[in-house]
Amino acid sequence: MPRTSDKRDRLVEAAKNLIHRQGFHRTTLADIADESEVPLGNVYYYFKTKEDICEAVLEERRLKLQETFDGCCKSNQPKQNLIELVNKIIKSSEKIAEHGCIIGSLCQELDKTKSPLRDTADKCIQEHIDWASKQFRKMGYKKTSELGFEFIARLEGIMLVGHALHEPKRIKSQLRATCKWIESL
Amino acid sequence: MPRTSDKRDRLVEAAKNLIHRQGFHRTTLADIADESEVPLGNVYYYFKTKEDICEAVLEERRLKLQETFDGCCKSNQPKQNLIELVNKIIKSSEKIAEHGCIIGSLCQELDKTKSPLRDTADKCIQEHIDWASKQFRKMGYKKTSELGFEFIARLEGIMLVGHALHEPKRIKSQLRATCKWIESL
DNA sequence: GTCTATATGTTGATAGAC
DNA sequence: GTCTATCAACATATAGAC
Repeated sequence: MPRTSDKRDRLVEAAKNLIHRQGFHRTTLADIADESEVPLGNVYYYFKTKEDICEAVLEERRLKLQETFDGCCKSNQPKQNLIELVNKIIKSSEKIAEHGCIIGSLCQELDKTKSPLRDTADKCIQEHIDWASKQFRKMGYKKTSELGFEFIARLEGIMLVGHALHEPKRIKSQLRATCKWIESL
Repeated sequence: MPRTSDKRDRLVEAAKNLIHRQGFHRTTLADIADESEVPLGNVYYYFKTKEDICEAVLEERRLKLQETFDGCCKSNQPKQNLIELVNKIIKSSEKIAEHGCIIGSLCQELDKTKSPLRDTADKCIQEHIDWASKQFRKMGYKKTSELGFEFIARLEGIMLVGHALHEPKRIKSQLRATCKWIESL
């Protein structure tokens, strides 16, 4: 059961996309095997259970998220960092309108589970808030965790409702309004 | 296949609760039959498919939502109406922290589906926005649909993140902040 | 109208040949 | 290490006795 390998990578990549499009429960191992072009029986050589695949997906999501945060921290201007993050989301508006927030939609699905996956997913949200709170702290604010929560909740809400209404344009305009809110702080 | 009956009511009531707690896909007909104390084979006398049960659940949710809106429209003070709605949500903070938003979490699950149920669920969100937009219009605002979207997105975001973090207190404080925002308009 | 028994299909997971 | 064949469990749905 190797940690890295071409097939393993392909399996995780396929699972990542399928879970985003269909959700975790609606995605079958057959789907993942099919999309990654790995024979179904072979999947179990790389992952003992379906949940293990989801955990690998979440792990990648967390890493990618961390990279995104780092990419939005180059300047020492916290306000600019927050705006840069929102701008990155704006660029994905179409995909979000179609499939929802990569993290948020998975969280909501896993939250209805007793699986330990739930905690891993929720950790992504918490790290997201922590990063935002840190920016607010740099801006000299108190009650930074409240502000961090407000910021992330605002983003998640826009993505959820924008997804439900299938309106990428509305997602964009609302995210731009969020930028203005940040600027006004 | 009667429209009303004691057993049918019990089935819908059970499905309503189970779907909120477990999600639609994780809830089996056996679960619903068990909780409503209706024999499994008998379920099909009342509903032809599992999706039909979900549709009945959504129908009830919409009716209940409409009642809530009407209950928040007694006064002719739109600002007060919006605040009253938020206060009603505040009262459910514990349940929301545990299982998420009744409408939002179901929407996000069904949105990943090609089922016609998706549209029914999304209609709930749209009606929610429409009601809010109407209040903003009464307040003399232009761009009311943008404001209505912002209001609902804010509520949904708070519920989603509050659910992920299992923090009823944070849900309450954020909803109170939302009230202050409304008051400041 | 009500319910038991069961068909039918799908899914996660395994055994074992190569 | 890889893959085919298949199992066991579970889910939706139906047939048919009462």
